[in-house]
Amino acid sequence: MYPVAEDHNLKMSDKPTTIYDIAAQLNLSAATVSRALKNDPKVKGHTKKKVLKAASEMGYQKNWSAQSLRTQKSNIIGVIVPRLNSHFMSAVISGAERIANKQGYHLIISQSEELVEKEIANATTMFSHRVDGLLVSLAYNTPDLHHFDDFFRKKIPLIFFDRIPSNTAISSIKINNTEAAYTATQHLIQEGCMRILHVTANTNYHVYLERFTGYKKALEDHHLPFSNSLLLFNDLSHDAGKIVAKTILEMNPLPDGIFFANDNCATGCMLVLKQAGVRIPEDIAIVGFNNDPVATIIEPHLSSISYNGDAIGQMAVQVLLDQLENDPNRKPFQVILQSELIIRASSKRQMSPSNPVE
Amino acid sequence: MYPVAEDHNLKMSDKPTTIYDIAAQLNLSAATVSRALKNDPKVKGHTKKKVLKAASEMGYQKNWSAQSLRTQKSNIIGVIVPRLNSHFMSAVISGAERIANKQGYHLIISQSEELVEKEIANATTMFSHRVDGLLVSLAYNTPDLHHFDDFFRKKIPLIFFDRIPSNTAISSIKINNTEAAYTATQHLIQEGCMRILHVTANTNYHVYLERFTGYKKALEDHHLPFSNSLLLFNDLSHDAGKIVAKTILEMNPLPDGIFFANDNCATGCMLVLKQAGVRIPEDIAIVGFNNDPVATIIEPHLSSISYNGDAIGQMAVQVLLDQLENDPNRKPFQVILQSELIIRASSKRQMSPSNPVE
DNA sequence: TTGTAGGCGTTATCAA
DNA sequence: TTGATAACGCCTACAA
Repeated sequence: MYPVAEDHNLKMSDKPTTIYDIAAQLNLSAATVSRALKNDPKVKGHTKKKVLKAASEMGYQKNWSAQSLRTQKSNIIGVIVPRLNSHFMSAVISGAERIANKQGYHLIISQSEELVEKEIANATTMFSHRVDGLLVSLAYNTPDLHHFDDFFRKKIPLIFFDRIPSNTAISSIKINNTEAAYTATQHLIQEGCMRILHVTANTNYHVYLERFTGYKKALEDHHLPFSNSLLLFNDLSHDAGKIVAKTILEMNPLPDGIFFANDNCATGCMLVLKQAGVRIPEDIAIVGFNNDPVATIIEPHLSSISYNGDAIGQMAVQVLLDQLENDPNRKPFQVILQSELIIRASSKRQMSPSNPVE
Repeated sequence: MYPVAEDHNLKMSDKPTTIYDIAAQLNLSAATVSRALKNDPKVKGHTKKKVLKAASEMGYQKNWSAQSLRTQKSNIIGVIVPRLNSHFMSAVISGAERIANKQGYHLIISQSEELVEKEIANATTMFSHRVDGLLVSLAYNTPDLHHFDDFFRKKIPLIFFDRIPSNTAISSIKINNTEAAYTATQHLIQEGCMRILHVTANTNYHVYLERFTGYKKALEDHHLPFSNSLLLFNDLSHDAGKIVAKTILEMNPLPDGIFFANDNCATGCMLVLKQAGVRIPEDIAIVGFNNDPVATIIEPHLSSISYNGDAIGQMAVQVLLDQLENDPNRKPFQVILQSELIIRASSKRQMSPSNPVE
């Protein structure tokens, strides 16, 4: 029950209750109240109970700014990402928030919108908010990491994920892009494809470079020729997929397999190819990347590389807090999460009753 | 250029620079430095320049906790949502963050995961972080708003969006669900549908109740009979859509139109209906809600109600900051954003050359 | 135009 | 086991 006014009308202002208010109420010192609230073993059990009771009755809530100022610790984890509105990023943040919250931390989130200047500004603000750690997925053309120097200098845990720098002296979490791309391409080869296109974005993006590398290696290992004419670049949007389809339809000979660096673009392309009478997977087998929800909407359903953004977010916060609380001098490390090729109808040419298409 | 050590080796610790450091460096008082940094007109232009220069050289960054403690203002806006991982929520947050950032504010984000207890805990933490304002989309079964009392009492701007309370004494932003549902249903009627199902979630959710209301009103206005047998309830997931399709296929007579309360469920259902030989839109015309990316992947493309999450997020922060900075005593208000019916092939029966299907 | 001084709420140190 | 006190970094009367 919330106490009525006459219970403790020493103080009727609308200002938040502080430990001093509680102390006054109980004829204790603020120091003792503070200790009781933190469950300090030096406080007598009886006192502790009294304080907790009064705190709850008086609606006490800790002032985080004061605590943060005093302890130099904010209980806030900063997150800087290029954009928030992708399926993947939402999942990462969702997972990260859940774990952080469970451990008493909160997330401050900002978007660089792929602009280095914004990323720099965000890093500065995060620092002046005294975040206890920082999770970063880099903007497209971030040239160096000087804007994170403050964090290195003060040994504030800093972990990159997904869009990571190519510097192994820095902690990062990512998926095995190269291997995943290799698996995807190999799968197409095993389905009988001989002339496999790769549609991707600018390979300045580390992730796309890696996917390309895996694709190329698979071709080599299976003695298929690679040439630049097999590579198509765009921004990997759905509409770009529609456009790239037209380019493909004009090829002679047609490719018999396509490995897309994301699902979004793959589905756009598939719609147009189908309209033009191309049979998928018989004429052209297709594999995407990301396993977005669209993969099981498009017909035929799209084979794709599946990785769990939520798990990446959880892992990122987990290792960050572990480093923060248990191992401040932890050396830089690389975590590589495994992904999985989900085979669906878009690439499965030999169907058997025991192996039905999803 | 970053100054080398000998330039100002008064201070070589790795602790962050404070206004006192700057003051000492320049033989000024901390007060003057503070004022200069805030661009106070009372500071002489020359002094101001000196301070700014020194601040930048010494790598000064404001300590937000200290500022927040002193001014009782955090420059942080809290956001509480049920889940972060929907297309809609990501868009809202993305829009909100952009506008907030532009005005020097940051977002702390937390998920209630549809649990009242977590929502309460989140609200408490937000309050003790002294957020300057709060944006909330309610959990499914939040029974009352007592956990926001602190905010009302301290007149901290509190704005609900999407999942809003049914109390008009409270500020909120939402879309015109009822009207949108009416439009969608009416469209189906105009396409010749006589027996229109409505697939929705538990109508305890305000948004779904409104959509149902609009649907029902459209039937009434067009003298079509309504009965409970036309209503199907599920969790609106993709898989639930597949299941509901089986229920529908067993109906006799079949419906000739379906209005889904989201696209996710609609697409799941469409896949199964098509497999069973139902022609869309000839046998059954379909309209969804949300205009998710999947709407233009499914074949035929799905007619849907489109509304802009990014815009809702922008608007929410805009009005919140406006209230905070310009009009603290603003009365509760309701903003209703317009949505739009996008007509695609899934519901368009009469095709004409001048009006091609998207 | 600048300086002095006190306080925002908490915690850590030292003393009792 | 508890209390007094100072300090975290900043802002703002008030004084100069």
